[in-house]
Amino acid sequence: MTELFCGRLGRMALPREYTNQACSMVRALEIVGERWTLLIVRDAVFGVRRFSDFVEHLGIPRAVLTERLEFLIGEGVLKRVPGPGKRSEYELTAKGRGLWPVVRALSAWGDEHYAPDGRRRVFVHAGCEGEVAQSGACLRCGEDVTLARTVMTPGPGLTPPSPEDGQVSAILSRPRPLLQPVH
Amino acid sequence: MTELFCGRLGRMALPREYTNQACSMVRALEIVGERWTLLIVRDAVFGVRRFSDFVEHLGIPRAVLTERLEFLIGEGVLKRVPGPGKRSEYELTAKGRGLWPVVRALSAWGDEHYAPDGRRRVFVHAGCEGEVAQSGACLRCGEDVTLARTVMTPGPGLTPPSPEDGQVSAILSRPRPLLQPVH
DNA sequence: CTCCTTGATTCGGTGACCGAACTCTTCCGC
DNA sequence: GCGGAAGAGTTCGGTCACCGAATCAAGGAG
Repeated sequence: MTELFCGRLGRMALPREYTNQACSMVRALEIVGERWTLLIVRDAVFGVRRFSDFVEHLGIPRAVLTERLEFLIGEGVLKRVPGPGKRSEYELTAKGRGLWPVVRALSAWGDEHYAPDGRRRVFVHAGCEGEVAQSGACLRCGEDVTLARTVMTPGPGLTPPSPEDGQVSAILSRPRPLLQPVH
Repeated sequence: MTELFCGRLGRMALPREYTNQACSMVRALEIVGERWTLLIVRDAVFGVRRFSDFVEHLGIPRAVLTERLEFLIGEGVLKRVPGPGKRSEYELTAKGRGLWPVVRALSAWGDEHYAPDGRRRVFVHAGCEGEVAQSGACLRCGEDVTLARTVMTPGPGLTPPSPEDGQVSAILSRPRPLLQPVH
């Protein structure tokens, strides 16, 4: 719950109805602008795939999580894949992975203005070891780093999670490649 | 109202309370994650500065706009500046301008997945005339384009606003430098 | 002085969100 | 096979933010 207990976000509902035209940001916000949605996407990028892991890590009400997952699957952002047993797991589609720049930009802005002890997470180009800038380019080799080649590492401003924050928080406080399932 | 009538977004509330720690994206969403907030920032980037222009262009309830503006001023994202007469105008601070990558990333994602007739807006490097990529770099000269040197131009997918959409929509459907006041 | 515009504030109604309890299925150890 | 535990949701009452229309106050124009 660590990451989540941080803050209660608020509300945001669905559009359902809209008239003829739209600027593209409105369309994007209709999909990912609701409360929790971008946090779900972020967790999915970090490798969270199971219902209970989202609940544990985000502290999101289960009913809301159910609705968000269904909606994101319907919009083609997530894909339901069979897990162990008859369980479902949730995986980002290519469209969903396309939201990575949004997540990165928001995190960078938050780090810049709300991390007094320094950045909480630093993203690194796998292999090259260069740092990934907000623009998505590697500061060392200049290459545009794909999501799969990005490694998340804790920064100086990341408070170590306490045990009661749950197992997912603990796993995500250690360096790990993005998209790699936590389980 | 054009841009807005597009869709009803939904709800999103404030955090007010939060415990000790937070990942940076949660902190960022506590500021700009509520309904309307990012649209207000986007409009401010496009040069909207007056209360009534936000209302006209976004279709946001006035009470909600009042609350959002106060909140954003309190957070240092917007700054109240005296306008003509005793009117107030609202202007982005440096911190607020730092949200431009977020707005650009969201718009780009929306354009990519929800603009069947092509992108709705294209951003161009002033002077150089090169197109600004999602990463913020100019595709022609490679330079990282600042907000003030970016010109917004309508793309092929932008539906021309009808007269009843209001004056602000009309102004914003023509090429113009970002941050330049619409009035 | 009066009307109009601008910048809000007020208010009733609605609906999404919260969280705790509950259900149902599957997995695991013996 | 049986009991318990864990996973994946579902249900439900209460609260609170949002919606939209009406209203208010102050400055400017005529």
